[in-house]
Amino acid sequence: MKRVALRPENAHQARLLHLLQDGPRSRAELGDVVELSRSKLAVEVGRLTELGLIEEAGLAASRGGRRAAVVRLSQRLRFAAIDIGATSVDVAVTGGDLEILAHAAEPCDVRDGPDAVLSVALEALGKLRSRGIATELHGVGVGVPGPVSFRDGFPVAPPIMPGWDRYPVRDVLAQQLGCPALIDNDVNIMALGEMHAGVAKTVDDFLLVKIGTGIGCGIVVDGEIYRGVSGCAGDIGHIRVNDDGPACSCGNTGCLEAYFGGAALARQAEEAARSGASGHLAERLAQAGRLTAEDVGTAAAAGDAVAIAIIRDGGRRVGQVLAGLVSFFNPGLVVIAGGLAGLGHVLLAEIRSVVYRRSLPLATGNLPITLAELGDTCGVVGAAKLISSHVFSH
Amino acid sequence: MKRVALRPENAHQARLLHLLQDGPRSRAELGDVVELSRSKLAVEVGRLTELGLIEEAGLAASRGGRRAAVVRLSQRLRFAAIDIGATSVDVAVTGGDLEILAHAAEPCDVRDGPDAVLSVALEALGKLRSRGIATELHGVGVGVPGPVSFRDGFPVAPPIMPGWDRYPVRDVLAQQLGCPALIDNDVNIMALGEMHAGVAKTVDDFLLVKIGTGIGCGIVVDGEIYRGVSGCAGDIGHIRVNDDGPACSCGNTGCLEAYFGGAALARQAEEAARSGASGHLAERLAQAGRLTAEDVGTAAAAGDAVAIAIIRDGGRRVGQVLAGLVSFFNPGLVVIAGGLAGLGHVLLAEIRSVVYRRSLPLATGNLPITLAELGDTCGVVGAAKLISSHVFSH
DNA sequence: ACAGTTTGTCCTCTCCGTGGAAAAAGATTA
DNA sequence: TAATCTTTTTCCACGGAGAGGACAAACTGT
Repeated sequence: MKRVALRPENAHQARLLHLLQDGPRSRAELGDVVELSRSKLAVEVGRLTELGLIEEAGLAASRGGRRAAVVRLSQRLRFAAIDIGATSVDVAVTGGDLEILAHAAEPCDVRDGPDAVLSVALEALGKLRSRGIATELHGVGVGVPGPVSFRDGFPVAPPIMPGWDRYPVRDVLAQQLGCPALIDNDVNIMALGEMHAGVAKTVDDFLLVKIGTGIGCGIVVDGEIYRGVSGCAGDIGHIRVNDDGPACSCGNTGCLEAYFGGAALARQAEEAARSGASGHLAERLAQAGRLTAEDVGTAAAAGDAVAIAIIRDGGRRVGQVLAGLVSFFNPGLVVIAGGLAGLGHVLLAEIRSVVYRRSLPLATGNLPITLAELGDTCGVVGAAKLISSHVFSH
Repeated sequence: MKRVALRPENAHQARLLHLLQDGPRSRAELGDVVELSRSKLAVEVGRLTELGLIEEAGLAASRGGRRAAVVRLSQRLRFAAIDIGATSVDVAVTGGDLEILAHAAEPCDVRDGPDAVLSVALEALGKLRSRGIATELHGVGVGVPGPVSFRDGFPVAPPIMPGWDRYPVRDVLAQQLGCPALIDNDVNIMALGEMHAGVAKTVDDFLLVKIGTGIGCGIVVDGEIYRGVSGCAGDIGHIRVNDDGPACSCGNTGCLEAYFGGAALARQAEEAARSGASGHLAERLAQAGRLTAEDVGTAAAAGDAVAIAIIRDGGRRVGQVLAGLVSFFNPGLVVIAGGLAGLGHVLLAEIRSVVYRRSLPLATGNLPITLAELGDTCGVVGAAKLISSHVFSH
């Protein structure tokens, strides 16, 4: 069996691969889209076939003449995606078009360190592959919940990932799996996911705000992830909301995360439960011994007024920060993502209300603020997109 | 006299022109920098000479062999730059290398509307040109103090420019002067200026914050101005600093401009003068009948404690907003520019202190915050850069 | 069966760039 | 002053790549 070559040879081939990622096409259709002569196109398609990156896929229906020969990405192409969260690892295997072929989520604490977490991920990936789905991998994309030096391929001073600082995740995985690897921040990964298959398909400049254990923001400029000079752009969790706000783990006071991070929500919920303000939460506290952000979500979904008020208050804080960022960045779309997606509508309404009121009218004039479309799979799709873009480029 | 053609014919020529903008070079030197064969390079240089865009400039000193023939941008190339401020218009004529050949500043109220202001600018420009400096113009760049739709070439809903909304500045000037024209926001223009000849020469991602009548921010991503989807990116004057702050002209409360804009400074100064807190300011008020932001500046420069306190307080507010933006954008440099440049050190110290304390350590680790290097000429150099980049591109 | 359409392949012609060779112009040394 | 070495520039021939036309293949509809 011929080994699939790693890379296209030139920019034309890269362009063709990206086009074919959106589905099979006939040579004639490709010729309509790409500004290449028929002969040149035939040559490049031939080369890509020779490289094993694309293959024939039968004949299309006739449009009144000779039936077109359809080409598609090689069905043997396989990308792996690893989305490392605070308390779990999502692993997936996709084909060349990033369609998910297999998916698994393993509970796993990121604080156990890179060795433990990566071996859980590799084992899960091994199980998926052993189903005969992927004999060979052509790339692996990784997302981690903290700042990353994209250039160097490792996390840098990640607050919730002790032991990961400068651990060469990219190179270790590339060596272990014998294929190209890339690592990026989890919000950037999600932004890529929504750009490839979600709400951001047609937008070039947008923000994706993820609200979870921490609060982060993916920045897309001209269709590309913007990472900043140190790779920590979008780290908005510690932007000041108020001087006289609660103390934050970062040492300052009044940070956004001190109002609406996972820990802050849990604290507010426990207070509400103890003071007797919320029956739902008190009951849950009695059951579980302690409360988490998720409990606030379920209570709110069940209609608990206090939980809804907590979320609404948090949404207002996020909205305040976001209003400033919208004025500054003037995006074409804002996507809200993260664990609280289920009760998104309360949150969304509050965020919208603040942003539309406090941002520059010119910036909000035609600014949709929506929830993420992709659910659990957003991260892994984005991770696959990250590495596929790299492999499919020259 | 042969007319200088408008544009290079291909990307190679554009590249050569941009290289020559930094000074004359011999063909051999160009060959070392550009990845072109000697023959190809000779052809392109020949074409550019034929087009009248470049010309021979004698022989370089020998380096042990035949003396190299130096080429430079045509000495007949002329760009015009118009920097429209709130109360004055700066006009300049530059050569192809953006060196300023003539410069004039005319007092002029932007509120008089586009017809009045543009005729002042055109008249001033005419005077400069009549000195025999510029028989022919190859482009004109314009900066205005308000949001601009760069694509359409006109201001959009500019708050301090009544009558300018959607007035087709670009097309009117292009027609009047018979050359290509471009219009952009004044902060973007200044960012271009500092990038071409100031502190930002070696930085690809940075912010330029201008503090003047309004407060605005130029955003540079990967060496290019980022304008946002509506062209109003960087409009940070109305970002919320505090909920219970002073009322702002925009209708909200606690905006940055309500603390530290031109009007806010004047108001605080008059209060200080009336209450007798500041002798300097009271004296000035008695003289002039009213106070402006500039008076605060001169008082502070003279050592007036109240004025310094006002500036320090404003610097803190700017720092608070900037701290958030630094965490979000993770720039490689922050440049502070604007009318208060003279007393920059107090302001700068305050801004630095807040940003370094409140932003993400990873983002501030290697982040210089400096004053703009270019003074009065920053705007016009940037405007010239804007149009020259356009004319020199394909 | 034949005309019209669409698709794919082949072939030739032209253009462009590479790289070598030679020429030009000057420095250095005998 | 002549000869040799360096550096720069021009000239030229060869090779490769792409554009576009011609033709063949495959299919529809009359």
